[in-house]
Amino acid sequence: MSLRYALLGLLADEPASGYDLTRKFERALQRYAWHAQHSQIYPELGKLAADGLVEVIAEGARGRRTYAITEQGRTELRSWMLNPPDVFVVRHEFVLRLFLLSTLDPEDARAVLRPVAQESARELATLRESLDRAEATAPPGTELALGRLVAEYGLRSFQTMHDWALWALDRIDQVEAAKAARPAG
Amino acid sequence: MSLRYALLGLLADEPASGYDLTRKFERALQRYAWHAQHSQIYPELGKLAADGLVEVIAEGARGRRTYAITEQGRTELRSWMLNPPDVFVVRHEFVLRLFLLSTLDPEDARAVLRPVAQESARELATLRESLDRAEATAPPGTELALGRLVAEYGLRSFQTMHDWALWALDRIDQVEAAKAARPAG
DNA sequence: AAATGACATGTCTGATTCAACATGTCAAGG
DNA sequence: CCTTGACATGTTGAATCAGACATGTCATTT
Repeated sequence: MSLRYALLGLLADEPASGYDLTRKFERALQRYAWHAQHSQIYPELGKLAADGLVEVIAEGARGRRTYAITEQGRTELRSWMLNPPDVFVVRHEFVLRLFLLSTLDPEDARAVLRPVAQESARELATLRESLDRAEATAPPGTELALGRLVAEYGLRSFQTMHDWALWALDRIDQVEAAKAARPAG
Repeated sequence: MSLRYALLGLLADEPASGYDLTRKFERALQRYAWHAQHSQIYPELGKLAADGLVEVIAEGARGRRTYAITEQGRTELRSWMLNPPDVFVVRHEFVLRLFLLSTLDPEDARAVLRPVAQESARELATLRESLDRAEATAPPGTELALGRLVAEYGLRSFQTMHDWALWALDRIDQVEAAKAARPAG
């Protein structure tokens, strides 16, 4: 069901084609919130249209079809946003690997953690840059879009991950050092 | 594929039955890393056994079958841990809802964020408590298990979420106040 | 002796999802 | 004119997954 709401959410912002939506998934949702391929997006758009939640508002070059959300679609989306399910579906390969870290020896654990520290730093820098750029563009005093809130969440999450990875690496070193100093244990 | 490694990872720690594994999923993995039901776990255990990555080491009361990881299973798990895929699959209904926050008006956004702030605080308290309990049990100077690292990651993640939700609520208030003070805008 | 509830393992149907296959358009460069 | 690459939309078959159904055990309480 979530894919359907992800699409409605993206279309609530502005009309878009299947291709546009696929790119939006790749740029924004894919890495943080919801993964989907175009082979899933096109059929779902069809179902959404059949259910009257979106409609085709233009057909352009190369068979391009632009979809817009309908009033009914907006109502449906809002109702989903305000009435969350009890239990959220979470599937996060990255975090799963963190959980399974305890199956490795210290050397292997370090080998897993080092790239985590590096990549989170890189991701963080990218996010920060695009946020700064957006803030520089908006005139001061301008009402901030709610989208800014999510960007901040992403920023903080990656900062947390980065700090944690460094802390974890340090921790492993400490434990090893303590063990070396007390070989009897 | 991830379910298979999640199961191998849990079995790497200690042998367990399908029922045990289902409960472990519910307690630990389900909310943070990987969601799976028993109707998926039982068949996957069968496949794992057929592939020689786990084996039945005991059959107990009520048809209970205890599985243990094999050497081959450990090798397979380690190789997956050390050779991560390029792109991680992420499906996170909760974060998806955050992304779609921008489709709501400020009043609705607040209604979504308030429970987030509350629940993250509750989750945080629970985690902190169980961590403190674990630390009190372990004699001082004891080598800390790598599992401690993940607990810390969970703790930090919920702290980040909580802080962010409060920040976001505050931000929305500020923007509204600014708008009220400047009704012409 | 019966009822209840936690324990325990499975199957089945339909929905979701993935990877691969398939087709074609249009613009720019050689 | 031909090639390349970005644009654009789909289908198909296999695998994965969810929710409901199904079955039975064992310990405790009534």
